[in-house]
Amino acid sequence: MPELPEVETIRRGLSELIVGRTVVSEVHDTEKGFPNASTDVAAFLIGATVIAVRRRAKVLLIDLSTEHTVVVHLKMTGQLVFRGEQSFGAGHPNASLIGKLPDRSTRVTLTFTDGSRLYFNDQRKFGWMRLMPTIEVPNIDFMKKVGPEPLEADFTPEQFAERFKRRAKTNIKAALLDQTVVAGVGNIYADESLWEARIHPKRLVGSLGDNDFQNLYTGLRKVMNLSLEKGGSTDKNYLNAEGKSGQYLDHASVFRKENTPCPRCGNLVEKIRWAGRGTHFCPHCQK
DNA sequence: CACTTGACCTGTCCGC
DNA sequence: TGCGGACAGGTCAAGT
Repeated sequence: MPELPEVETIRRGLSELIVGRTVVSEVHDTEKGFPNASTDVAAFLIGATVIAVRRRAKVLLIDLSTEHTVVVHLKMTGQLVFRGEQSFGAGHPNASLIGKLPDRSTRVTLTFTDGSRLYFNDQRKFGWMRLMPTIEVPNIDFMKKVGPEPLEADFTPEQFAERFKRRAKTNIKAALLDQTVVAGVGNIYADESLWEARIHPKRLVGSLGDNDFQNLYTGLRKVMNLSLEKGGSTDKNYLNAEGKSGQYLDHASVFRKENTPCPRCGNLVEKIRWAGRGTHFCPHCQK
């Protein structure tokens, strides 16, 4: 579900809410909570204090005082929601998105010393949590293969263009979604950044010039930064650490905007199936 | 190795 | 209203 801006929004929220808190108990669904579950899970969780919450690509890393880290991938529908004393009443705008917790899709519940809780919810069960020694996190296959962070200050347009070279024969949409090229791009920001750069999603990577990569680099950073400002994109399931939705989609140019006028040229936005995903673009001004 | 396709799950929406 | 099929923001394994 969440892409880089959504996961980063959750990370920022969790940093405020759970760093310094100590776990007193945990409940997990063995199959889809901690798939590697054993007595070790409780051994390194109970009594552990949260030291930091980090992010790499779309993966969240919750570092514990036991020198272990909870590694979380939310995939399509995962949520990490913190609840203190108060929860949403029936009249709250988000009450329909998520009400009382835990619910039927709760996979893991961590309870802290003051009774506050962190819930890992996941309707489609694609997401996962793992507990492992902090020092081993960089050795996860995904961590070794994943590309650079697109919002890092020292990431240049030249490096961005260079990363795409080995995917010259595929189309630009598929290449953008490839996490080994650049980290954190998913379907929403792939479509939005291609619109910003005026590049058609079917264009072959090898046919793009320096100028195209420069525009795509700029466009990707623009849409991701705007989304961070708006608290991410809530399509169906996404919620931040406080259980609130994000507003980026109110500002989207093409994503979920099929059959509405392109904000740039006025022609109708199209939706097709491409690179295995719903793909939104303006057939008039994206070439 | 590069590239594409299907599988993993549940819920919802759309057409008949 | 009921039912089948397509589709949903991500990644991986297995196929060509």
